Amino acid sequence: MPARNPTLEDVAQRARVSTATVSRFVNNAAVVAPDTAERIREAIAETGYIPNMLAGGLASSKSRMVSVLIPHLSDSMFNDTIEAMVEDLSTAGLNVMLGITGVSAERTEQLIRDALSRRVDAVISSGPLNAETRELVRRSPALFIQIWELPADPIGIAVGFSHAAAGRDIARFAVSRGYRRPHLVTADGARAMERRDAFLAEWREIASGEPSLSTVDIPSRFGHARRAFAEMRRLPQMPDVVICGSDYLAMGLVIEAQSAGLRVPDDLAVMGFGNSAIAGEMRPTITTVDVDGRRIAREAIAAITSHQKGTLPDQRLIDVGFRIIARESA
Amino acid sequence: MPARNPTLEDVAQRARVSTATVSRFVNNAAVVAPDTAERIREAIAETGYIPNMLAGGLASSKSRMVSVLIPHLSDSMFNDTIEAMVEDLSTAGLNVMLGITGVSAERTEQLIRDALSRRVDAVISSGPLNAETRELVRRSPALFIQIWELPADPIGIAVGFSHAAAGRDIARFAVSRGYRRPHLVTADGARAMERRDAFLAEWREIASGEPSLSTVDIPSRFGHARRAFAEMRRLPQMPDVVICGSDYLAMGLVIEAQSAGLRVPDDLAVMGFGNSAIAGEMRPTITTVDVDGRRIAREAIAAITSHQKGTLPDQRLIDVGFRIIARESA
DNA sequence: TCGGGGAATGATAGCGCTTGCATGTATTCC
DNA sequence: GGAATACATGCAAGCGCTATCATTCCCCGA
Repeated sequence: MPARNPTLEDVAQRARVSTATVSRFVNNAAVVAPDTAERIREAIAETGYIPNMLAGGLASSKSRMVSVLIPHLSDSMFNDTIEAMVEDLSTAGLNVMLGITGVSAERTEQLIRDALSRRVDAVISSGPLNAETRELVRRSPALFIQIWELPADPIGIAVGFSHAAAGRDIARFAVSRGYRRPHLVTADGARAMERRDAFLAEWREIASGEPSLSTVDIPSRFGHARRAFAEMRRLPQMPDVVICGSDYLAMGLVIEAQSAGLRVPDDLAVMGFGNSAIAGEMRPTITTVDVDGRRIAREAIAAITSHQKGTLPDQRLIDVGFRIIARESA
Repeated sequence: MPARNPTLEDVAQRARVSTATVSRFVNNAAVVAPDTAERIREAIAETGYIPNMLAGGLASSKSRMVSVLIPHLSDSMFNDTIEAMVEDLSTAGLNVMLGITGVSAERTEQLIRDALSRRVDAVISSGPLNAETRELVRRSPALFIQIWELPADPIGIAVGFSHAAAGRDIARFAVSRGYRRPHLVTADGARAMERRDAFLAEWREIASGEPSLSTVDIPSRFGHARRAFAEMRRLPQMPDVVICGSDYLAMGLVIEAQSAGLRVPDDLAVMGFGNSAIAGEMRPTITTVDVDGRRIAREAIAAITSHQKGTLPDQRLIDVGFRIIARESA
């Protein structure tokens, strides 16, 4: 065996067929005759051939790779979605190029450039894009998929839900539960703000008293709870429910409250967002808003698949909805 | 402008140089004359050229991509390491192909094949490999980096620490703190087992009484705490310290204990592992073992960089050590 | 018996880039 | 002042694959 990596050519010679046939076999075994297929299979095994997808991608101008861009990894409410996404993509024969954007527009642009320069089939992203980057993406043949939100005018398609509707429903829920003095702990990001604003608008509509607010850095996480709780304590009157931007934050608030001697939910109710696994496992279990991350992943992948076949997905906005899950904490 | 993507050729014509020079500029702007560089820069901006790394990778047989393989994403103690890894790699101009292996050897093999077929420069992995996959990797020119452990005979190089030493030190720490009846909650994985066995051996050496044990599924996480705690309660005598396989698990146990009316650490002490961000933010703060995830990331990347220059890293085993961080919970 | 049609395969021209070698031009040294 | 040296650039041969088109071979119906 030659020192270099075996190529299609090596396999072809060994199987006494042309490289074209081996290529066909590799990409769709069904199109070659059974006995030829068998010879090729053997030749591949004997040579230890591993396809070179750089060459394949160059020739076919499709890379079977998709770029997934997320703001953060740690304690993020995306984790479940991302895990599902990566697994499902992998199952669909697509490899994942992961990028962590943070809150930086430059980093995002760089990551998108990287993705495009690898000729990814699609970019799945969950953060905001600046004008220049939008243009970059629009020009490219890659399918752009925004997840976790439903912008009015998506670049490619969007799979998510209405954060405004979520904010509104949370307000209604809080009212229906009899809470009177909500406190919102909001992450400093566009989507969280949208939920907050919708909450406030609805609250003013159907209840009285102005909710109090805290803002925490993005990503909203466990550790921010301490400061938010301290802020609440300094309020003239203690809130009776705190609405958090994520389940991790909610968990943190439960812990802070308990450690200050408050009972949850009797003295202070807590709501989370995202229905991360921990929300159901905490004591008390945390009332939260469930978003079907696996469905988002599935829809995104379905869109990619149909895009590859040339048939554009029929809807550009896919609303997966959300669901308030009432548990013990509120 | 042509409808198709602009190529090196387009840029070259526009800048009145050869494609070779443009290529040089793109890869290392310093090697072309300043005024030529300027012309090329303009031409790139005007055409909106985006390099095709599939072609580049094919020609140069280096892809500037590395595969990162991890078992899980959610609540994982790897999260911080992975986040650091992805960010640092990205900064170093390397893109990340992410694979989630779960506990499946087939999936791992498939992901490694995928990685090799894209001719990644390196594979960073933190799980076990079966014999066939090891062979696959060994043959390939990609650098293989095992992280979070130090196997006796690494395939490529390994960056991690001795789990046996960690287990031993944890035992010593527990003894020094005066605990007498430890309970171990161990994840069902090789590394956790190694720590456990070393703990047991050391405990038998320097203390008396046999520690009690629970095993939880991999990955060890928050939700497993409930069952582990229930098991402890059924013990003839309640342990005075519980040693957990991860900080998430430890957090879960603190919550379970508190919700059962026990005080931590007075009635039950709790130790975690990994020093995830939450460990320091929990109430009580959690005593744990710190592993410098960022350093693991840095060392791995340094190894890749030097491997690319042809100089193999001088040590195949890089021990980043660990450190017990005594906080409130134990 | 012969032609038509389909299935399986082969030949080959790129895909867009990198890189060793050749060439040309400016700089340096004695 | 001429040779030696360094520097900037061009030329062109691939890198390993895919996809188009052409070819061969068989089977089948008229």
